[in-house]
Amino acid sequence: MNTATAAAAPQQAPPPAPRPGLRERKKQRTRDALLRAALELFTARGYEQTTVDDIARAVGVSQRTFFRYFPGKEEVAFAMQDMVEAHFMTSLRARPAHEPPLEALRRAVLDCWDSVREAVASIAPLELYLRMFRTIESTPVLLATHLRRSMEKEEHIAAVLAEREGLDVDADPRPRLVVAAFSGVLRVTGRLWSTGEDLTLDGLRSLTVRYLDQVGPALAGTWRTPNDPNRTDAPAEHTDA
Amino acid sequence: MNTATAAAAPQQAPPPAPRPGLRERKKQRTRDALLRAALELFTARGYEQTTVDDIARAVGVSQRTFFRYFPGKEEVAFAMQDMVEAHFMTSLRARPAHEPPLEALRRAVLDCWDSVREAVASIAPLELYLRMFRTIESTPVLLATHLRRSMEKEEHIAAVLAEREGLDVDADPRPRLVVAAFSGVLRVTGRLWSTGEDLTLDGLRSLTVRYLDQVGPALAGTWRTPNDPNRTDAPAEHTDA
DNA sequence: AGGCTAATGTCAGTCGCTGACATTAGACAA
DNA sequence: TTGTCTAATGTCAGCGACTGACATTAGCCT
Repeated sequence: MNTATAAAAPQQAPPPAPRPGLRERKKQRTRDALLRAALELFTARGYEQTTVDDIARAVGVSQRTFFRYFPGKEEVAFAMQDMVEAHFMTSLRARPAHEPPLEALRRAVLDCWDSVREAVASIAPLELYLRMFRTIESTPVLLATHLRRSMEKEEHIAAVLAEREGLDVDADPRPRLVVAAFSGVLRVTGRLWSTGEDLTLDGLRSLTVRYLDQVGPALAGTWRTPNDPNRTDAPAEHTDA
Repeated sequence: MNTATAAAAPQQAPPPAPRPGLRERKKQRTRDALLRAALELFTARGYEQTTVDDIARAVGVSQRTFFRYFPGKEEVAFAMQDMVEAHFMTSLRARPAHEPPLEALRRAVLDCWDSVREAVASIAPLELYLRMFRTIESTPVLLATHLRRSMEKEEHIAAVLAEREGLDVDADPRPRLVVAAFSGVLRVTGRLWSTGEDLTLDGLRSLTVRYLDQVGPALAGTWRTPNDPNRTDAPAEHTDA
């Protein structure tokens, strides 16, 4: 049955897919039910306050069955992140080769967020995804895992960038460095957004654009310029594709 | 007794410290013994393969007592990191005010590593610290926690930088952005170092210097310049204080 | 209809961690 | 020195995440 693979790469018909079969449909339903129940409970009552037994009971299934569908409690919490991240990698690979690395990264995230709603809709409404994101950011153990996952993803992104430019990731520091800086910005904006009051996707989007524009100036030798128009709360127009 | 505080800020005589007293000395000895035993076991046999009972048994104490000295198994693993990080913050605050932010950060880490041996020696030999660092990097759950801790530290660093420059951290993105980029570089070099074969402090040091020098070029629009002399394995001279 | 086997349930056990309560052993005064 | 007084420790029971072993149920296929 291979639950691990199913958790890592959600819903997709494997090679032998002539007909779902009653059995397969049932399995899929159980998985979806578990996932949805878990997200609902996590975002409502809190991750730590939710027991695996709670999730299983909400679906009418034994605890042991839960663990046959998901390798652990954490994995359910990141199921949607998995989808979005896969979606981002697709966006990145779709960027034209002539774009400079940092520019390609920037456009890839923005593109990705533009189509996140559809990407996620098969599992749950966008609102649940956003709520779960906040829950992750505010739950220490989830935040920790999230950061490690991001770090692992950075390796993949660096590899893609290196290939775009025809470089060897292990010989040239630059791929890993841009990615580190770039995802550092995303981390900062993600955190600010999740602790702020504007919890819309557009809010996150414009905040990210503004911060990306400031990376250069921030790394510049000195900060003596007053740098007026970068208040955190300002709406600010965003320029992109 | 307050074990949590003791774990966060190791060995220091609290205000009422006219004489250690036999009791206090014994407590300190137990704490040190637990810490050393834990680090030894973690680095030798692996974090997950080490049971809290193992640690307690190695010291001749009950499991319950272990948890009275440390809030959890993880905290022991990061006890030395705590010291080094505190040490770094001191180095950073000691940087002259005229240095540009990024420059101050750079010098602070290098200074910090120069005196790490003495800072850590009170607990364990430097070699154990380095081995524990590798263990952290190679143990998923520890790596995750390490990243979250780093992120929390970033907030402090950003606050210090903002104060140096007389800025408001919440109004100006730049403090958080430099810090994010900077610690991104440290993360990358730390990871490369821990998976490489040169496990000396100097190895980490020179690698870091080389990578820090590349952040600017990496963020630059295009990477078309061949950029020959940045092979990962090269020794390379380092220019600093 | 009946056999095959995947899916599920049940049970016991490990490990990290906590609260409650009993026991021991420094500290301090008489 | 002795006798409290209490901090430090040990013991025990229990929770929650997880796992292996084994029994049971229920789709599937002939």
